[in-house]
Amino acid sequence: MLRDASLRVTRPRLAVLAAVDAHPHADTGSVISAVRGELGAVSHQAIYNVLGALAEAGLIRRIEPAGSVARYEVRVGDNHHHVVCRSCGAIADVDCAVGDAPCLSASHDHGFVIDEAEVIYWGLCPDCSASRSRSSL
Amino acid sequence: MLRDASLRVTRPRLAVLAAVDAHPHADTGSVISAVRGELGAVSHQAIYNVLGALAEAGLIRRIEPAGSVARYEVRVGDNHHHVVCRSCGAIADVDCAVGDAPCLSASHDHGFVIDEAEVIYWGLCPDCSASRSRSSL
DNA sequence: CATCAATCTTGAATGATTCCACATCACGGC
DNA sequence: GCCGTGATGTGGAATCATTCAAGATTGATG
Repeated sequence: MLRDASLRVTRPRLAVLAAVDAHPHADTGSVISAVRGELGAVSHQAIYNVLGALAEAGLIRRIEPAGSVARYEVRVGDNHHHVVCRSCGAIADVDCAVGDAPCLSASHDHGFVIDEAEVIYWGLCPDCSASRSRSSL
Repeated sequence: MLRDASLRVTRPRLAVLAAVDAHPHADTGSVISAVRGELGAVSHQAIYNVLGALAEAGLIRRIEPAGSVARYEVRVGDNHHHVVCRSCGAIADVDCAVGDAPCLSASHDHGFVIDEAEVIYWGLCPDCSASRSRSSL
Protein backbone atom coordinates (compact mmCIF):
# COMPACT_ATOMS: atom_id res chain seq x y z
CA MET A 1 0.00 0.00 0.00
CA LEU A 2 2.74 2.40 0.99
CA ARG A 3 4.79 1.64 -2.11
CA ASP A 4 1.75 2.12 -4.31
CA ALA A 5 1.47 5.60 -2.87
CA SER A 6 5.19 6.13 -3.54
CA LEU A 7 5.91 6.44 0.14
CA ARG A 8 8.95 4.85 1.74
CA VAL A 9 8.25 1.90 3.94
CA THR A 10 9.43 2.83 7.42
CA ARG A 11 8.74 1.30 10.79
CA PRO A 12 6.79 4.33 12.06
CA ARG A 13 4.55 4.24 9.01
CA LEU A 14 3.78 0.57 9.34
CA ALA A 15 3.08 0.98 13.03
CA VAL A 16 0.81 3.97 12.44
CA LEU A 17 -1.15 2.11 9.80
CA ALA A 18 -1.54 -0.84 12.15
CA ALA A 19 -2.57 1.43 15.03
CA VAL A 20 -5.20 3.31 13.03
CA ASP A 21 -6.48 0.02 11.65
CA ALA A 22 -6.73 -1.45 15.15
CA HIS A 23 -8.32 1.63 16.73
CA PRO A 24 -10.85 3.25 14.41
CA HIS A 25 -11.41 6.96 15.08
CA ALA A 26 -8.33 7.12 17.30
CA ASP A 27 -7.00 10.59 18.01
CA THR A 28 -3.38 11.54 17.50
CA GLY A 29 -2.47 10.91 21.13
CA SER A 30 -3.85 7.38 21.03
CA VAL A 31 -1.94 6.67 17.85
CA ILE A 32 1.25 7.95 19.45
CA SER A 33 0.72 5.70 22.46
CA ALA A 34 -0.06 2.69 20.33
CA VAL A 35 2.95 3.21 18.08
CA ARG A 36 5.29 3.71 21.04
CA GLY A 37 3.90 0.59 22.63
CA GLU A 38 4.97 -1.30 19.56
CA LEU A 39 8.20 0.37 18.55
CA GLY A 40 9.48 2.09 21.67
CA ALA A 41 10.44 5.74 21.41
CA VAL A 42 9.00 7.55 18.42
CA SER A 43 8.80 11.31 18.17
CA HIS A 44 5.36 12.85 18.08
CA GLN A 45 6.53 14.85 15.10
CA ALA A 46 7.10 11.62 13.20
CA ILE A 47 3.55 10.54 13.95
CA TYR A 48 2.18 13.86 12.77
CA ASN A 49 4.26 13.58 9.60
CA VAL A 50 3.11 10.04 8.95
CA LEU A 51 -0.56 10.77 9.64
CA GLY A 52 -0.36 13.78 7.36
CA ALA A 53 1.39 11.86 4.61
CA LEU A 54 -0.98 8.90 4.80
CA ALA A 55 -4.00 11.18 4.81
CA GLU A 56 -2.71 13.09 1.80
CA ALA A 57 -1.99 9.81 0.01
CA GLY A 58 -5.55 8.74 0.71
CA LEU A 59 -4.56 5.69 2.76
CA ILE A 60 -6.31 7.01 5.85
CA ARG A 61 -9.02 9.54 6.41
CA ARG A 62 -8.86 12.41 8.85
CA ILE A 63 -11.97 13.58 10.65
CA GLU A 64 -12.29 16.55 12.99
CA PRO A 65 -15.66 16.78 14.71
CA ALA A 66 -16.22 20.17 16.35
CA GLY A 67 -14.78 20.23 19.85
CA SER A 68 -12.58 17.22 19.22
CA VAL A 69 -8.98 16.79 18.18
CA ALA A 70 -8.13 15.18 14.85
CA ARG A 71 -9.06 11.53 14.50
CA TYR A 72 -8.15 8.97 11.88
CA GLU A 73 -9.58 5.87 10.27
CA VAL A 74 -8.52 3.47 7.56
CA ARG A 75 -11.94 3.14 5.99
CA VAL A 76 -11.65 5.33 2.93
CA GLY A 77 -13.27 5.71 -0.44
CA ASP A 78 -16.77 4.62 0.51
CA ASN A 79 -18.15 8.03 1.46
CA HIS A 80 -19.49 6.94 4.80
CA HIS A 81 -20.32 9.35 7.60
CA HIS A 82 -20.20 9.55 11.39
CA VAL A 83 -22.38 9.83 14.45
CA VAL A 84 -20.78 11.72 17.31
CA CYS A 85 -21.98 11.64 20.90
CA ARG A 86 -22.46 15.16 22.27
CA SER A 87 -21.78 13.90 25.76
CA CYS A 88 -18.79 11.57 25.62
CA GLY A 89 -17.48 12.14 22.11
CA ALA A 90 -17.89 8.53 21.01
CA ILE A 91 -17.89 8.08 17.25
CA ALA A 92 -19.51 5.42 15.11
CA ASP A 93 -19.66 4.88 11.37
CA VAL A 94 -22.86 5.45 9.45
CA ASP A 95 -23.42 4.38 5.91
CA CYS A 96 -24.96 6.78 3.51
CA ALA A 97 -28.68 7.10 4.10
CA VAL A 98 -29.67 7.79 0.52
CA GLY A 99 -27.43 5.86 -1.81
CA ASP A 100 -23.76 6.50 -2.35
CA ALA A 101 -23.46 10.27 -2.38
CA PRO A 102 -26.58 11.60 -0.69
CA CYS A 103 -26.44 15.29 -0.11
CA LEU A 104 -23.77 15.83 -2.74
CA SER A 105 -26.10 17.99 -4.75
CA ALA A 106 -26.41 21.27 -2.95
CA SER A 107 -29.49 23.27 -3.83
CA HIS A 108 -27.51 26.41 -4.57
CA ASP A 109 -23.76 26.02 -4.66
CA HIS A 110 -22.81 29.73 -4.93
CA GLY A 111 -20.50 28.82 -7.82
CA PHE A 112 -18.43 26.49 -5.66
CA VAL A 113 -17.00 23.38 -7.29
CA ILE A 114 -18.03 20.78 -4.73
CA ASP A 115 -16.18 17.47 -4.56
CA GLU A 116 -17.27 16.02 -1.24
CA ALA A 117 -20.17 16.15 1.19
CA GLU A 118 -19.21 15.45 4.77
CA VAL A 119 -22.03 14.56 7.13
CA ILE A 120 -21.80 14.47 10.90
CA TYR A 121 -24.78 13.31 12.92
CA TRP A 122 -24.92 14.72 16.44
CA GLY A 123 -26.70 13.05 19.31
CA LEU A 124 -26.19 10.77 22.27
CA CYS A 125 -24.59 7.36 22.23
CA PRO A 126 -26.55 4.46 23.78
CA ASP A 127 -24.67 4.69 27.08
CA CYS A 128 -25.02 8.45 27.55
CA SER A 129 -28.60 8.34 26.37
CA ALA A 130 -29.38 5.71 29.00
CA SER A 131 -27.75 7.59 31.86
CA ARG A 132 -29.54 10.80 30.85
CA SER A 133 -33.02 9.29 30.98
CA ARG A 134 -32.12 7.50 34.18
CA SER A 135 -30.99 10.71 35.91
CA SER A 136 -34.08 12.58 34.76
CA LEU A 137 -36.44 10.17 36.47
CA MET B 1 -33.53 38.56 22.30
CA LEU B 2 -31.04 38.49 25.13
CA ARG B 3 -33.72 38.95 27.77
CA ASP B 4 -35.78 36.18 26.24
CA ALA B 5 -32.82 33.90 26.75
CA SER B 6 -32.53 35.14 30.35
CA LEU B 7 -29.17 36.69 29.65
CA ARG B 8 -28.20 40.06 31.01
CA VAL B 9 -27.96 42.83 28.45
CA THR B 10 -24.38 44.05 28.46
CA ARG B 11 -22.45 46.16 26.00
CA PRO B 12 -20.11 43.32 24.99
CA ARG B 13 -23.05 41.07 24.26
CA LEU B 14 -24.81 43.63 22.10
CA ALA B 15 -21.59 44.36 20.25
CA VAL B 16 -20.88 40.66 19.69
CA LEU B 17 -24.38 40.09 18.34
CA ALA B 18 -23.98 43.05 16.02
CA ALA B 19 -20.55 41.88 14.89
CA VAL B 20 -21.67 38.32 14.14
CA ASP B 21 -24.72 39.67 12.36
CA ALA B 22 -22.58 41.99 10.26
CA HIS B 23 -19.91 39.41 9.45
CA PRO B 24 -21.42 35.99 8.81
CA HIS B 25 -19.01 33.10 9.45
CA ALA B 26 -16.58 35.39 11.26
CA ASP B 27 -13.99 33.68 13.43
CA THR B 28 -13.37 34.64 17.04
CA GLY B 29 -10.48 36.94 16.16
CA SER B 30 -12.62 38.92 13.73
CA VAL B 31 -15.37 39.24 16.29
CA ILE B 32 -12.87 40.50 18.85
CA SER B 33 -11.58 43.11 16.40
CA ALA B 34 -15.07 44.22 15.42
CA VAL B 35 -16.20 44.51 19.04
CA ARG B 36 -13.10 46.44 20.05
CA GLY B 37 -13.58 48.74 17.09
CA GLU B 38 -17.00 49.57 18.46
CA LEU B 39 -16.49 49.56 22.22
CA GLY B 40 -12.77 50.09 22.71
CA ALA B 41 -10.96 47.69 25.00
CA VAL B 42 -12.77 44.41 25.63
CA SER B 43 -11.05 41.34 26.99
CA HIS B 44 -10.84 38.35 24.70
CA GLN B 45 -12.16 36.28 27.58
CA ALA B 46 -15.35 38.31 27.55
CA ILE B 47 -15.81 37.61 23.86
CA TYR B 48 -15.28 33.90 24.41
CA ASN B 49 -17.77 33.98 27.27
CA VAL B 50 -20.33 35.85 25.22
CA LEU B 51 -19.94 33.68 22.14
CA GLY B 52 -20.26 30.59 24.30
CA ALA B 53 -23.31 31.91 26.14
CA LEU B 54 -25.04 33.04 22.96
CA ALA B 55 -24.31 29.74 21.26
CA GLU B 56 -25.66 27.79 24.21
CA ALA B 57 -28.75 29.99 24.29
CA GLY B 58 -29.26 29.26 20.61
CA LEU B 59 -28.97 32.90 19.53
CA ILE B 60 -25.97 32.18 17.35
CA ARG B 61 -24.59 29.06 15.79
CA ARG B 62 -21.04 27.85 16.07
CA ILE B 63 -19.39 26.04 13.17
CA GLU B 64 -15.93 24.46 13.11
CA PRO B 65 -14.91 23.20 9.71
CA ALA B 66 -11.86 20.94 9.84
CA GLY B 67 -8.65 22.95 9.75
CA SER B 68 -10.42 26.16 10.70
CA VAL B 69 -10.96 27.94 13.97
CA ALA B 70 -14.46 28.36 15.40
CA ARG B 71 -16.78 30.56 13.38
CA TYR B 72 -20.17 32.01 14.21
CA GLU B 73 -23.34 33.05 12.45
CA VAL B 74 -26.72 34.42 13.50
CA ARG B 75 -28.74 32.34 11.09
CA VAL B 76 -30.12 29.63 13.34
CA GLY B 77 -33.03 27.24 13.41
CA ASP B 78 -33.33 26.65 9.70
CA ASN B 79 -31.01 23.67 9.44
CA HIS B 80 -28.94 25.07 6.62
CA HIS B 81 -25.48 23.85 5.75
CA HIS B 82 -22.17 25.19 4.47
CA VAL B 83 -19.79 25.00 1.55
CA VAL B 84 -16.15 25.45 2.50
CA CYS B 85 -13.37 26.26 0.07
CA ARG B 86 -10.46 23.83 0.45
CA SER B 87 -8.06 26.47 -0.80
CA CYS B 88 -8.94 29.76 0.88
CA GLY B 89 -11.39 28.66 3.57
CA ALA B 90 -14.25 30.79 2.30
CA ILE B 91 -17.64 29.71 3.60
CA ALA B 92 -21.07 30.11 2.05
CA ASP B 93 -24.51 29.04 3.17
CA VAL B 94 -26.33 26.24 1.44
CA ASP B 95 -29.96 25.44 1.94
CA CYS B 96 -31.00 21.89 2.48
CA ALA B 97 -30.92 19.95 -0.74
CA VAL B 98 -33.74 17.57 0.09
CA GLY B 99 -36.33 19.36 2.16
CA ASP B 100 -35.87 20.58 5.69
CA ALA B 101 -33.92 17.81 7.38
CA PRO B 102 -32.32 15.80 4.61
CA CYS B 103 -29.90 13.28 5.89
CA LEU B 104 -31.36 13.22 9.36
CA SER B 105 -32.27 9.57 8.99
CA ALA B 106 -29.09 7.60 9.24
CA SER B 107 -29.29 4.14 7.72
CA HIS B 108 -28.00 2.45 10.85
CA ASP B 109 -27.68 4.65 13.89
CA HIS B 110 -25.88 2.21 16.21
CA GLY B 111 -28.42 3.03 18.91
CA PHE B 112 -27.47 6.70 18.94
CA VAL B 113 -30.22 9.23 19.59
CA ILE B 114 -29.58 11.66 16.74
CA ASP B 115 -30.83 15.21 16.99
CA GLU B 116 -28.96 16.99 14.23
CA ALA B 117 -27.31 16.30 10.91
CA GLU B 118 -24.50 18.67 10.06
CA VAL B 119 -23.42 18.78 6.44
CA ILE B 120 -20.27 20.39 5.13
CA TYR B 121 -19.65 20.51 1.41
CA TRP B 122 -15.98 20.68 0.46
CA GLY B 123 -14.72 22.14 -2.77
CA LEU B 124 -13.31 25.28 -4.32
CA CYS B 125 -14.88 28.70 -4.27
CA PRO B 126 -15.38 30.51 -7.58
CA ASP B 127 -12.19 32.55 -7.18
CA CYS B 128 -9.90 29.66 -6.25
CA SER B 129 -11.50 27.46 -8.87
CA ALA B 130 -10.76 30.09 -11.52
CA SER B 131 -7.13 30.54 -10.53
CA ARG B 132 -6.60 26.78 -10.45
CA SER B 133 -7.80 26.22 -14.00
CA ARG B 134 -5.89 29.27 -15.16
CA SER B 135 -2.59 28.04 -13.67
CA SER B 136 -3.05 24.58 -15.14
CA LEU B 137 -3.21 25.86 -18.69
C1' DC C 1 28.13 -1.07 -1.00
C1' DA C 2 27.65 4.00 -1.85
C1' DT C 3 24.69 7.97 -2.48
C1' DC C 4 21.12 11.19 -1.74
C1' DA C 5 16.85 12.65 -0.80
C1' DA C 6 13.12 11.41 2.08
C1' DT C 7 12.21 10.69 6.83
C1' DC C 8 12.95 10.89 11.84
C1' DT C 9 14.69 13.32 16.18
C1' DT C 10 14.92 17.00 19.30
C1' DG C 11 13.34 20.96 21.14
C1' DA C 12 11.36 25.30 20.65
C1' DA C 13 7.39 28.18 18.96
C1' DT C 14 2.67 29.16 17.74
C1' DG C 15 -1.98 30.20 18.64
C1' DA C 16 -6.65 29.22 19.85
C1' DT C 17 -8.90 28.30 23.88
C1' DT C 18 -9.46 27.80 28.88
C1' DC C 19 -8.62 28.59 33.94
C1' DC C 20 -8.34 31.55 37.88
C1' DA C 21 -9.05 35.28 41.19
C1' DC C 22 -10.55 39.67 41.57
C1' DA C 23 -13.08 43.90 40.02
C1' DT C 24 -17.41 45.64 38.13
C1' DC C 25 -21.88 46.08 36.44
C1' DA C 26 -26.92 44.85 35.40
C1' DC C 27 -31.20 44.03 37.42
C1' DG C 28 -34.80 43.07 41.01
C1' DG C 29 -36.37 44.85 45.39
C1' DC C 30 -36.79 48.74 48.76
C1' DG D 1 -33.78 56.55 42.62
C1' DC D 2 -30.55 53.59 45.61
C1' DC D 3 -28.63 48.92 47.16
C1' DG D 4 -27.13 44.37 47.38
C1' DT D 5 -25.92 40.35 45.01
C1' DG D 6 -24.80 37.32 41.69
C1' DA D 7 -23.84 37.28 36.90
C1' DT D 8 -20.17 39.28 33.85
C1' DG D 9 -15.97 41.37 32.44
C1' DT D 10 -10.72 42.05 33.31
C1' DG D 11 -5.97 40.71 33.20
C1' DG D 12 -2.75 37.41 32.97
C1' DA D 13 -1.06 32.88 33.22
C1' DA D 14 -1.57 28.04 31.65
C1' DT D 15 -2.88 24.22 28.46
C1' DC D 16 -2.33 21.57 24.63
C1' DA D 17 -2.72 20.15 19.85
C1' DT D 18 -0.15 21.19 16.12
C1' DT D 19 3.64 23.19 13.44
C1' DC D 20 8.49 24.90 12.46
C1' DA D 21 13.40 24.34 12.01
C1' DA D 22 17.99 22.22 11.84
C1' DG D 23 20.59 18.41 12.01
C1' DA D 24 21.07 13.22 12.21
C1' DT D 25 19.29 8.70 10.05
C1' DT D 26 17.75 5.61 6.92
C1' DG D 27 15.31 3.45 2.84
C1' DA D 28 15.58 2.77 -2.10
C1' DT D 29 18.27 2.68 -6.27
C1' DG D 30 22.26 1.40 -9.29
